[in-house]
Amino acid sequence: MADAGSGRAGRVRAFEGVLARIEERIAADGLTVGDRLPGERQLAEQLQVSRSSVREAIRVLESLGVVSSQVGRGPDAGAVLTSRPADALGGLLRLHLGIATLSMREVVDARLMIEQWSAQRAARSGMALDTMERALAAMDTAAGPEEFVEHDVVFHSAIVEASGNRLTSAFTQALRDAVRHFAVAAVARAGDTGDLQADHRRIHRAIADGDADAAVAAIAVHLARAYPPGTES
Amino acid sequence: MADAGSGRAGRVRAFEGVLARIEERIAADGLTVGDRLPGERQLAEQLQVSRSSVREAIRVLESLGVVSSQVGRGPDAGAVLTSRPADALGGLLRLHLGIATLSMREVVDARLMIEQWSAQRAARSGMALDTMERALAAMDTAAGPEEFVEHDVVFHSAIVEASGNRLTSAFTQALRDAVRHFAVAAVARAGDTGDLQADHRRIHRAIADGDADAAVAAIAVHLARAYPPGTES
DNA sequence: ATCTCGGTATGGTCTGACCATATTTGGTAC
DNA sequence: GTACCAAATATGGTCAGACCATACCGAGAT
Repeated sequence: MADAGSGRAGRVRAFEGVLARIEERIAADGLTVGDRLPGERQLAEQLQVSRSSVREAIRVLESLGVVSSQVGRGPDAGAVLTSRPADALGGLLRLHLGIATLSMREVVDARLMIEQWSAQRAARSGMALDTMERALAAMDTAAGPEEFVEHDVVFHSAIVEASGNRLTSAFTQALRDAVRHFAVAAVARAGDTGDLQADHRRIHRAIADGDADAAVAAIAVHLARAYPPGTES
Repeated sequence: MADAGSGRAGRVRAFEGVLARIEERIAADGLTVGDRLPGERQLAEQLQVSRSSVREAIRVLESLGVVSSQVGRGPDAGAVLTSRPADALGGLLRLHLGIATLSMREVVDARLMIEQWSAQRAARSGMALDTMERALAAMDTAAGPEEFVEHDVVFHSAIVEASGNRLTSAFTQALRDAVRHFAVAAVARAGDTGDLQADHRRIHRAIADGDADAAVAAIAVHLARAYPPGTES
């Protein structure tokens, strides 16, 4: 894509041309979520490439979370523009963790950055408090590590979503997806979730009080406890 | 991918199965950057699917920045594991900006978060100062907006890279890619880059002095100037 | 030792076929 | 007229097989 218009020597593969054309069309026609792309056969004819190349391009768009394919017939069938950046980010992070180009520490560090930033804002806006309270109660009565972590994600996500920034929200969700396995294992290993819940209540209290500094500090303590240094693969 | 192992009713497409198997193999064999995947024909036979399905899976991996395909023959040919998260993130952000599910403000906000975070750390470590100085000098003598922005990216990237977190670095690079067009346009419109350079020097001074608070404030001022509210599409 | 040229493995592309799914359409029974 | 059921159809999903361009590999000639 970045090569499409530049003067690089590299030959542009057919599916890359298709990608560029689709992106152009999205911009030119102002397509947005819910709009449909032409069918694969039709696109192939329009762009003078094979259906295979069109399919590869659509597969890329799907993997980046901007298109969703539906089989069958009717208004909802075909390639529809969607917006699932978190799914795409999640897969991306998971794969890069898998080939060891990203370390656990970097991922947790990024989480710390986003959550502290969001908590500062949440402390000023006072939003998300009731969602946090519900998640706290649900964690108290959670049956096992999986269920605990599920509500834990809701708790932390609420803080980030209060900032109203879909990019950081998506990023957080992706980070949580990528480390969900470790989180469940850590909770199961610890057995007692009392410390974690105490952290959560401290965070909630700080945001409710509008004390941004205390919220930042509480989150640092919490993440250090949940992912102690040395927590790897 | 997320559906691969769950009990969802949705049928798993062939290429999704291929993706899952490749991911398993990466984890099981501990494959990392530089290692090669089997050829498309060989993979197709091993996994009992058509070559088209294998190709779609590899296309996805390529779009997520974990694989790079080389034609020809020899040790470097075929699908090689790589690590280009920034490229993948860049395309992802650009597309989502295109379909209007992310706003300019959210992107700039995220940049502000990362750069402030990084600057705090840089102020403590004192790294990246010489790279920043070289970029400052290069911006002074830049011929046009494009060249100015090029060195501007180097300047800001140096701050983030000083944190040593490849995830935030990749994210920053992706954000810069996504907004490069706007940045060039803004510089061209302003004409005079004196204010921007003054901001840059304030940021550099604060980091050199180890004054984290001043660095955070200087970055806030700079980004507010470079992307004033109302800067949209 | 070096050069040359054919062999070969690789990804890239195309064609054409068939399948599965889901809607649309039209006919039929009531 | 209404309700229901079956055929037509448009869509993505998959496959098989072919051919091309590329780039290394290696045998032979010099």
